[in-house]
Amino acid sequence: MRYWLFKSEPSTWSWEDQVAKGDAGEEWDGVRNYQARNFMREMAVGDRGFFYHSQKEKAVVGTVEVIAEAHPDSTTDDERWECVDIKALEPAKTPATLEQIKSDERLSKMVLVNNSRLSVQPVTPDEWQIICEWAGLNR
DNA sequence: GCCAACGTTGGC
DNA sequence: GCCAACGTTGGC
Repeated sequence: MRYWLFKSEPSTWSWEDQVAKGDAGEEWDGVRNYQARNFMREMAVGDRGFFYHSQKEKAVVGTVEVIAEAHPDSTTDDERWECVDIKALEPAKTPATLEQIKSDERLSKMVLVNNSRLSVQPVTPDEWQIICEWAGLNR
């Protein structure tokens, strides 16, 4: 199983919106970036991801699970763009903030720290564990 | 609200 | 194929 991070502006699509979809989940659509798309193509059903709120909150607010592999993005006719489906898994008891992540040497290589604009990113098992502990998540 | 970083586009 | 111009994103 691999780990990922999904970033969203809460004003567009928030953790609460994701939770409201329940186990049926929802397409992670609207990605128009090749790097992000390529990461989604690598995902398998059962992979886990952090759900990150950008802009005002800047924190990991919960975990999600990949429930469908990459398929055409239904919001466009452009065949280049694909997306996976994800469902909300568990809310963070204490959201792990960007400030906290940046202050920890062990997380200095995270994509979130070094390429903040990439909306879909890989996360290493070590990074996953550290942030889960902070946020009170059960992995 | 500003600006740096990054990706994309289009003219040559 | 290069590069300047432009648009978008996201942290501050």
